[in-house]
Amino acid sequence: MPVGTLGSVKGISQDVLEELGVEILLGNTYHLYLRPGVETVRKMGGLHRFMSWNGAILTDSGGFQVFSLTDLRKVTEEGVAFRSHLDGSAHFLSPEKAMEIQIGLGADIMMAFDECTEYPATRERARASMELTLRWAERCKKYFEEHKNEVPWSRSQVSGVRSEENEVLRSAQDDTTTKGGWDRQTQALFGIVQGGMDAELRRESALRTIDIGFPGYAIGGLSVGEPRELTRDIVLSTLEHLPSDRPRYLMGVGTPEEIALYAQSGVDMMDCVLPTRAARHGLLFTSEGKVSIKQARYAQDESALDPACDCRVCRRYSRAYLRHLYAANELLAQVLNTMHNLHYYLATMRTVRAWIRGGNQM
RNA sequence: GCACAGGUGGGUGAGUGGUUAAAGCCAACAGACUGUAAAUCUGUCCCUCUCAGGAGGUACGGAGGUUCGAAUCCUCCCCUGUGCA
Repeated sequence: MPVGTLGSVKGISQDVLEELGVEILLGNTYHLYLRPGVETVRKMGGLHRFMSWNGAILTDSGGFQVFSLTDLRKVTEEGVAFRSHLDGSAHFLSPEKAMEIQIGLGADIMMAFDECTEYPATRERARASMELTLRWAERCKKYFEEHKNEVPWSRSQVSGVRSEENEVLRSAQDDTTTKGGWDRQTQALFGIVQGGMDAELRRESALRTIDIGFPGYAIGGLSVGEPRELTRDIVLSTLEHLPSDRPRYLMGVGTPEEIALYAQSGVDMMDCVLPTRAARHGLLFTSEGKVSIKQARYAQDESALDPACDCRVCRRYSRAYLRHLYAANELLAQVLNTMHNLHYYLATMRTVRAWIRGGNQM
């Protein structure tokens, strides 16, 4: 899932995303709540219509901002008091509020409001944080159950571009009978597993989140500065405790190598700002490894960015030109770089899917 | 020709006797980036030596001078801009 925090994947338009084969985007509760505000989005017919996106949308709950805006917030049992990073104004996000906003935005998948535990954290701190996330998860589900018919759009208005490749989402969508199943006319609420870097806490968090019952489960609290091997260990051990017949969503990961590994390991969904942010910063992912296009060595390099890539950028432009665009601070650099990186990520996922469909598994 | 103003490191531009190898910005070069406060951030950026801490050498138009000490003060010269002839 490319990340489109503010209702836009930076540097790239919706029609190009569709052309790239993007089926689902991530948006953000906190940011869209601050600007343009839920009421505006609701009045515009929900986030899909507002941003003219025919695919699916998952909204993050604002839980990550609890982690990243550390200087601007205060966490209590009730919720999180924020100061807006835009104008310093005071706001309060609670599980109920996060649900209300996400219902208003009308995303296909909404995330429970969690606390993304910082790293490093003591076991006690990780447990307390996990317990808070569990209590919040119950509140989220309760609020959602009571208000889930308030979504501002009906699914039939959205002409899906979902392809048959999106089997996991589809199966979840059709699953309306089991515990935590979602009505296809409404939205799905996913729970989030926390537990820091402790395998035992992760297990407990997973089991208790499953007890609450959701149509999909996310592994949160990773990619927060810990060593990558630790991320891998925690992901793999947590995965074992999550039902394989529900989407398993690993939040905030990762590099092309990582997403391939995790997908092969059983992760069904991932989101990451890396492809888009790195693109804007001149870091491009290719079949030959990372290419920092700003480097002087590419100044007169006529070759394609990635000879093995069939994206519009690689078919048409030279490394020399891409470097020049970057050095000259041309907007087109960001557009083209983003296009390539997203294409590369999506191509990576297509390869993994084919591999899995071929009967492989880890 | 006269009168003002000014000549600083790749560029721009601070600095008007010591704490200045010389601010800041730009350029250049390298690095970082993983549920987006990110078209962002960090480092290097006169030369030589050192693994590092650091050591040495050059340097503020030129040449002299004053001073313990000068990019900073004085003299002459060169150059640039503006105004007046």
